[in-house]
Order: sequence, then C-alpha cells, then structure tokens
Amino acid sequence: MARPRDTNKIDLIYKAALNLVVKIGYVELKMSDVAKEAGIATGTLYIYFGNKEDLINKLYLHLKKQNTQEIVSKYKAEDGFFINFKRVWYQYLEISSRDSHQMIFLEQYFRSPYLREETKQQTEALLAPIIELIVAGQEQGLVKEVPADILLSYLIGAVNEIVKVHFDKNQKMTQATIDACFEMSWHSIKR
Amino acid sequence: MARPRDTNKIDLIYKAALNLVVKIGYVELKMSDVAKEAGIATGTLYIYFGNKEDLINKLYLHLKKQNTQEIVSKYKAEDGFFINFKRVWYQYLEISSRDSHQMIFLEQYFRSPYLREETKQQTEALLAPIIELIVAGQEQGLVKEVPADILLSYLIGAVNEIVKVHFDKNQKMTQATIDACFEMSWHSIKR
DNA sequence: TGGATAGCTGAATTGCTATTCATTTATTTG
DNA sequence: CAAATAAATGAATAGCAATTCAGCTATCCA
Repeated sequence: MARPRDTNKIDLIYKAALNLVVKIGYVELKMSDVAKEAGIATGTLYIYFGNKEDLINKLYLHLKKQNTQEIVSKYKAEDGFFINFKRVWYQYLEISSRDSHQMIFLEQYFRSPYLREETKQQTEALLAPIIELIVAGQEQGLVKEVPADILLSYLIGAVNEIVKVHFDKNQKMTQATIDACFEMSWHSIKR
Repeated sequence: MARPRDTNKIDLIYKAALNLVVKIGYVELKMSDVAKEAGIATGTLYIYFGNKEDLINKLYLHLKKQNTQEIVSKYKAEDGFFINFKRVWYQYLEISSRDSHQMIFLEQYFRSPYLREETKQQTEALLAPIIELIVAGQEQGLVKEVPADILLSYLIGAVNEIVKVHFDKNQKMTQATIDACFEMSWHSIKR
C-alpha cells in the first residue's frame, strides 16, 4: 500500500482550517481555500473528513484534547491545593495567551450550533481531572461549597474573558495585572 | 404616504430572527424562513434590512441596548457602592436567566465574525455607566486596583458562564448557589 | 520492470438560498 | 373618487461553494 507522499496531511489541514476559520468564520470558510492553504487538492479534504461540519468538529476535539492535556500536566499530586491551583491557573492563561487563534476558536465554537452534541460532551469529559482538583480543595475545607462544575465554569468564563480583552485591545497585560487577576480568582473561590 | 398595514413589522422580524438563529445558527438561517416565521414575504425583509448580515447586526444592537438599559436602570446614585453592585449583579443574572435565547445569542455572537467591527464598538460603548460604577468603587478604596475594563470583563465572563451552565444542564440553580456565586464575584473584586 | 494498489487531483456538477424586481395591494390626498 | 405614492409580495434569477468522481501519480512488490 502506498504511503502519503507528504507526512501529516491531517495536521496541515487542521492548521489551515484553524487559521482560516478564526479569521473569517465558519460561513465564509471555503473548503477550497482550506485545501489551498494546506497545499492539497480540494478532493483530498474529503478523503480525511466527511464534510465541512465534520472537519470543524474533529478540529475542535483535536485542539481541545491537546490543550487540556497540557494544562492538566501541571498538576502534581504530591503538592498542596493552592500550589496546584496556581499552577493550573497560570498554565491555562499561558496556553490561552500563546495561541490566540486556538483560544478564540475553542471559546467561540463551544456552544455554537456547528458543533455536534457528541463533540460537546466529549469536550466536557476532558475536564474531569480539574473537577477532581476542586473537589479535593473543598474536602480540605479550602474552597467554597459551590457545585464544582459551576465553580469551574465561573473561573473559566472569567479567565477566557480577560484573555479575549487582552487580544481584542491588542495590548499585552502587564504581569501586575495578570497577578491581580489570579488574586481575583483565588479570592473568589477560597473559603 | 402610506403606513405599514401591520404595526411593528421590524419587531416581528427581530423576534423571528432571534428564535431561529439561536435554534439553528447563522449558517442555516434562511431569510425565507425568517420571513415565514414573521408572517411576511421574503422581499419585505429587504425593505427593512439590506441583507442577512445587516439583519443580524441590527438585531444584535437592538437587543443589547434594551438589555443594557434594563441593567443600568437599577443603579441609584444616592446609594453606596456595595448596594449598587449587588443590585446590578442580580439584575444582570435575572435578565440573562429570563430569556435564554437572547442571552445565548448576545454571548455567542459578540466576538463572532458575523458582527461588524462597528457593531462591536457600539456595544462596548453601552457599558460606560457600569465602568463608571467600578471606577467610583475604586476611588472609594473598596475595589481592587485592576483596570476597570478588565475587571468588568472578568465579572461578565464569569456570570455569563454560570448562566450558560444553568441552561445547558437544564437544572435551575438554587437560590443558595446563586447567592454563593454573588459572593464569589464580590470576593473577587473587593479590596 | 510492470502490474496492482493506495493516494491524490481539481474541473464539473449539483443543490441551495440570498437577493431582485415586476406586479399587486393599501393608503393618502386633492 | 381617482391619481399618486408607499408597502408588500413571492416567483424567478443568479451566483456561489460543497461535494463528487473519472482519471492521474506515486509507491509497492513479484
């Protein structure tokens, strides 16, 4: 059997689709443009992805997995709650800030009608380890007794929003502001 | 000059468009369906709105204005900062919870590529009174010294997110949870 | 080396819906 | 009441882009 002439066509497609969809949105995203940007023929897209909607769903899940793993990787069971919370918080901010395209896409499409229900559920499942971290904090009496999923959503919503402001206004937040935001998050959850 | 035979065609169109766009998204939204839902002919849409994109932008601004005014209306200059903050916070939650369609639409489309830059700017301008409230709190030494726009985004992001969870999981938050979330917000900003 | 196979290509097809506009209907006014 | 004007209609058009597929190319293996 023949091998792909070029390695990792799928990654090329993901990269192209991400760049384009963030810039111009799902509606204007032309499959032919994705192909061109990826340096392949339009038809080739359909070898790897059933259709446009499928491409977006797979792209979403792909990025989200990568992303979440990188965040969770900072967690170290042997350390205390505060240290871990801080690590994870800063890592989340770091990742979001590093790749604005990715962050905007993940944020924007998560409740959009373009994602299948299945994709959304798989996405939420990825958060399990972080939910556990919070529950542990609650068991130690360090964290407010708010349902963990709500508490996490609160934090994610807040942080996402400041990152978006950061990109929108195109002004890098100072370290002082970032630290102040961490304080806000910590004060909001600590008992 | 002739008057519309039916009053408020524009409101009918807004209502129809909102219902449909939340249900099926911008891509699948057919102008003919909006017309049908509004009980008018397709061509009539184009008397009031230049095109599909124009319809969405006008709808967005219309709802956002309504919405913001209703929130700001709770502010009473004669009362202290905490009281006003609490009022505005609960009012924001109340409004968001009351009409999930509206809330989802406003949240989802704000940074989407379907909105014109102009619309986004007009939207942000509406928040000015709330920014002032925060700055006043800071001047009184009650609120953390984080740039007011970032602080506000933090709060809005957080609250929007919990409201979305609320709708997603289709379980009404208890009053206790709501109050706990207010506490979180207050703790996060207070000095 | 050459036939078989897997991978790739991109022009042509197809379906779909935004938008137009000739016509009809309602309202105003002199 | 009859122009004249404004609104509304919805079938027809026009254009666009997702998807297909017949053929081409690279790679494999006997």
